[in-house]
Order: sequence, then structure tokens, then C-alpha cells
Amino acid sequence: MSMDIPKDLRPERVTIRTVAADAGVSVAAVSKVMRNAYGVSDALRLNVTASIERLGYRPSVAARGMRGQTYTIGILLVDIANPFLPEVIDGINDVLDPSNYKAMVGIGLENVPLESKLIEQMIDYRMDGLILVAPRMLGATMAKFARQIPIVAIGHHEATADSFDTVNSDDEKGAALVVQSLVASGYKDIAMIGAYQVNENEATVDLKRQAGYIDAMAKAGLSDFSRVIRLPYAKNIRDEAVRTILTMPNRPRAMFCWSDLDAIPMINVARTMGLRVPEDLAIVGYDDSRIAALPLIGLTSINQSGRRMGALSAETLLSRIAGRTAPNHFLIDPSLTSRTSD
Amino acid sequence: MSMDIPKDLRPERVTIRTVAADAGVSVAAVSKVMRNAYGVSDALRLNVTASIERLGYRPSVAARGMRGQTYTIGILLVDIANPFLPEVIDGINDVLDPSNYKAMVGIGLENVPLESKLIEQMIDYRMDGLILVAPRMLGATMAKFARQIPIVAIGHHEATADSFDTVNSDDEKGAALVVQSLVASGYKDIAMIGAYQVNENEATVDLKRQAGYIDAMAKAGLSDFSRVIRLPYAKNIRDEAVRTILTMPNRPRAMFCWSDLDAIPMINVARTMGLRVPEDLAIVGYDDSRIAALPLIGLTSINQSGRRMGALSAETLLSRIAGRTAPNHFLIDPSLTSRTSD
DNA sequence: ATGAAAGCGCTAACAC
DNA sequence: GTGTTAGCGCTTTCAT
Repeated sequence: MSMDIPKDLRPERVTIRTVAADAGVSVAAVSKVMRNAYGVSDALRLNVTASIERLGYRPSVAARGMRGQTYTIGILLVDIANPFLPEVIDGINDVLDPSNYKAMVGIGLENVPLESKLIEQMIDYRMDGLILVAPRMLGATMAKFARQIPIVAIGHHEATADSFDTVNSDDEKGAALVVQSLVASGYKDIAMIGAYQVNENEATVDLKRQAGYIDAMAKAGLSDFSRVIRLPYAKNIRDEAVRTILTMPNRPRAMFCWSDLDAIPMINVARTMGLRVPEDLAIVGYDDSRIAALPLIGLTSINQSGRRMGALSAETLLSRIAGRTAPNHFLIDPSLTSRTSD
Repeated sequence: MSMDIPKDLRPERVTIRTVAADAGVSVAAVSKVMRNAYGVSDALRLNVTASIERLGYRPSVAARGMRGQTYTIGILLVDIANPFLPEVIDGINDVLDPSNYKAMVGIGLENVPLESKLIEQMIDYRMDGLILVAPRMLGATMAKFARQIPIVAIGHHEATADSFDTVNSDDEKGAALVVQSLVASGYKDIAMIGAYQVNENEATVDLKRQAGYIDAMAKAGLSDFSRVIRLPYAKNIRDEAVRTILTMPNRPRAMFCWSDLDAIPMINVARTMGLRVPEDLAIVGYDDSRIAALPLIGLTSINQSGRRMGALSAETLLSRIAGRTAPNHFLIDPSLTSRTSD
């Protein structure tokens, strides 16, 4: 039934001007209503709100970004597979939901240049602030970005940073918790599986966990047993490396893995080799991920309350966006979730 | 006229105008060089490129969005925990990387209103196109959005849609593969674990898998054994429900789970109850996720080549952005990865 | 081949 | 309390 509609008759985009015309007010009035700015009468507000509703008007983030805020914050994730991330996202959403801010996510794929690219992109988008989750980049790089946009980092230990905020679990304490628990169970020969590469970035969680482990071992008088083993970076040969380690005559009696991501395959390899966990080999992980909780895995692990960290980081970011300039650095206490692997 | 503002007090942004001045050309020239537009001499291009490099100029996506393209595509994920997603992202990045497009991710948290919100937000951002991964919303809703922005859906079976494109694994065939394999191994009493709720959306993958299962059972002359069991939506009581099912006197001999997400806990519950897998109960999953491959899990599962689906959807989206209007609908063959659980 | 200039949709001074 | 208007940094005709 409809003929070809000439372009000038086609329904045009609803802009702030359309709304203003519809409500019989100025564009400035509409803008103020949208931003809850000071100086609008209730009558005007009601009138404008009705027009917005009726026309289904949605402000262009792009246009907003050119003058003021975009009411969008960017979340940068290292990768997407890490089981710790969903919790953090949930926590962030907990606080963003009731605000008029939205989140947009970038995925770094464990790759520093890509991370920087994504941050630049988010800046190009004129996002209002950034939450970086376990960034691989150096603190100096982050400080550089922080000059352009408010930043809070999760899982980056740099409590002296003054251009950005940090939210962390106390990773040293977490590692100490593991060592103390294993020692209390009578283990002495406790080794640690560290992350794959010595990172250029010294603020990463794995190095803190390592420091906590070494320190706790010393405090327990077990320095002689203290050693950090690194698995190869390539995933496909990691299992083989674990097998080699577990075959060594002086194989440790207990293993503290810096991440569940390594602890779970280790349980599997151990059992496949006929080793009983924990009778022959105790294993403790880090992150308390869902898989760790599966009955047949039963991995004892450190819980770092990702949801709280997420929520806290969002609150911190919003307060910085709101104008705070003094840096905030939060350290949250981890806890040990005991299961059957130790 | 402009007043004299001390430049030291206002470190100014590098804009297209800065570059133009630096290179001694017009802003239009710079714009054309950036977009590889027609009508620029090599000399000019070189000159401008050098200035861009030297000044570290980055175009404002916001400003671009007001007139032309943003060179950004949005990816909408149902949630972040699904093990199938990282692969898809990798695939999308494979094709986006060499292009000058970037991806931005939104996370739907399995929630239709939130999904719509995120899409609207991406439209507000003037993104150039969207890839929706296993959207929960109705096809009609997607069609509505597709009038405003190019869309390709992954995991939404609606081959008749003409306003958006789809990329799917052949879920009916995948389910049939499972049934045929189980039948070949001698199983007859094969039940299926479906998704938690009957969705309002009939285009979801789980319903296709269900249809494929029922059909394949019929073709094998096993209609009498055919039945679809639904687990409760609440995660915390799901294990208990599985236990109840496995305790029934007429418990099925084999289980086809619509997703590894359900198959893996089922293996665990079964073994915890003392059932041997597969001697007492065969289990097959869907997605061939990493955890399925762990030796102690050893879950036989359907592989739907997420990476290829991701790459294909990105290509399809770019071609639609480039102007194609005829819809594309791709169906990719799944395959069965056999392990020890069946 | 290159440049001048008119907006895109909004926010924020400032005027009334 | 409300309206007018000058840009924000780009892209895109349309001149030259």
C-alpha cells in the first residue's frame, strides 16, 4: 500500500530539536532536563519528559561526546576466558545500573599493544572513565593515559600511583594464607607454580602472590623448600611440562598454583598419572572459580571477592569523574575456600 | 576574534586542524587521506601521513560519528561466562584486525531488556554495525533494530529474515550426530537435557537441537524413548535436580545435554553418586569447550567451530556495511569430538 | 587535485 | 526560569 516515499517526507531522526519543537521549548531546556541540570521548573520538566517519551528520543552519544560527557565508562579485560572476570563485571554493573552510566567492554587478548589500542579507542570515543582489569601494561603507560581520562585499575599493585586509582585483593596475604594452611596440615615441601613469563610489569598479581609465598615460607622456617616453578607459555605443551615436574624424583609434596587456570589442569594430570590428590600431592589454587567448586575437582582456592572489587572500582571511578583528584588505593582481604585438594 | 590565551595553560588537543596546519594543507585534505578517499596525490598523502605520525594525531570517533562512520562495530554477548564465546571473539578479531574497524563489546547478562538497552546504546554511539551472539530477543525486535543499523546474528535461527544476516551452526544436524553416535554404540534409552526455560524466542539454538534430537530419535525408531528434561533455572538447585533425575528408577541410559554447561556438572554429580560414566550413564555435551577436553572430564561434545562463525559473521557484516542489501544466511556443519564419556 | 565552508546534534555561556 | 547561540572535530558538497 505504501508508495515510494520521497526523502524529504521520510521520518527524520528525532534530535534534540525535534523534541524542543514538539514540546514548544528551546533546545537548551531539553538538554537541561536530560542532564538534570539546575534551573528547570517542574512544569517544563514534565512537558519535556512527555515529549521525549512520545517521540522515543535518544540523545546521540557522539554529539554529546563532542561537548560534554558520554556517560559511558570503558572496561578493559585482559582476555575473556578468565573465570574471575564475570564476577567483576557483575560488581561493576551493580553500581552502574542505578546510575545513568553505561559500560562498554574491550577485550585485550593478553596482548599489550592491543591493550593500548583499545584504551586509545576508548579515549577517542570520549568515554568518561576506564576500569582496567589486570592490565599487562606498565604503570608508567597507565599514568600517561590517566592524564587524558580517569582510570582505576583492578589487579595492578601500585599503591603509590597518584594519577589513577587501584583496587586490589591483598595478594601477598592470599599467598600467605595458602602457605599457612598447608603448613598447618603438616606440609613442608611446598612449591609454587608462578605465571608463565617474568612480566615487564612488576605490579601484576602473580608477582605479589609469589612474594607472599616466599615470605610466608621464610616465616615458617621453610626457606629451604621455597621454589617457584614456571610453566611454558605455550598452552599445548603445558600439560607435558606438568607431567615432567610431577615425575621428578624430588617432586614437591604440595603445590600452590598462582591461578586456578593452572591448578585445575594440574589436578587432572596428577590424577591421570595415578597420583592421589591430596594424599600424594596437595594442590591449592587461586581465584575460587566455578570449576574449582565442582565436586570431582574440589580445588581448595583463594577467594578474592571479585564482585566487591568490581563494585568498589566502579564507585571509585565515578567519584573521580565527579572531580576527586586525590588517589584512592584499596586493598581487600582474601579468604581461603577449603575443599578436598589439600 | 580569538583572545590571547597562554598556550602553556591550555595544552591543546591535536585535531584535524592541527594536522592541517602542520602539513600546510586544508582540513579536507587530511580527512581524505585518513579515509583513503579518492583524489589525493601521493605527495600530499605522504606529507599528511608524516604530520599525523609526528603529532600523534588520533581522529575523534565522536566527531566522526556525527557525519560519517565510526569504523566501530559492536558485539553483543549474552553473558561472559559461556565457554563458547572466546572463540567467536577470536574469529571476529581475525577479520577485523587487518581492516580499519574496531570492535566494542556489550554484555547482556542473559537479560532481554538489558540486551535492548545495549543495542540502543550502540546505535546511539553511531556504530557502523552489530554482531549479536545468541541473542535472547525476538526476531521481530531484531528486525526493528536492523532498520537502524546493519546486524548479523550468530546463533539465531531465522533463515527467512531479510533485514539482517545470520550465521549458525547446523544445530539440528549436531543433535542428530549425537543421537546417531549413541545409537551406533548400542544405546536406546537416550534422553535430552534442554535449556532451562521455554524461551519466547523460538529461534534459539537449544530448540533447534531439541528438534534435531527428536527427529533423529524418530528416524532411529526410538520415539518411545524420546524425552526432553528441563533443569530448573536457578543455578543453586540444579545439581540437586540432576541428582533426583539420576535417582529415578527409569533413569535414562544416555544423556544428551544441550550445552557443556550442563553436561559437565552432570558428569560430576553422576560420578559423585557412584555412577560410572559411561558404563552406567553415557553423557554427551555441546560446544566442545576447553573443560570438556580435560582428561578427567573427557566429555564427548559437538564442536561448532566458533572461530569460523565469528570470522564469517564479521565478513558478512562488513559486506553489508559496504552496501549489500540482500540477506545472507550461513549454516555451518558441526562435528562430533569423541572422548570417554559415551 | 585541493580548499572553503556548511553542517552533524549536542552542551554551556550568556542574554533576557 | 528559559531562550539564543557559538562552537566541539569531523565529513562532505561544491568551488576553484
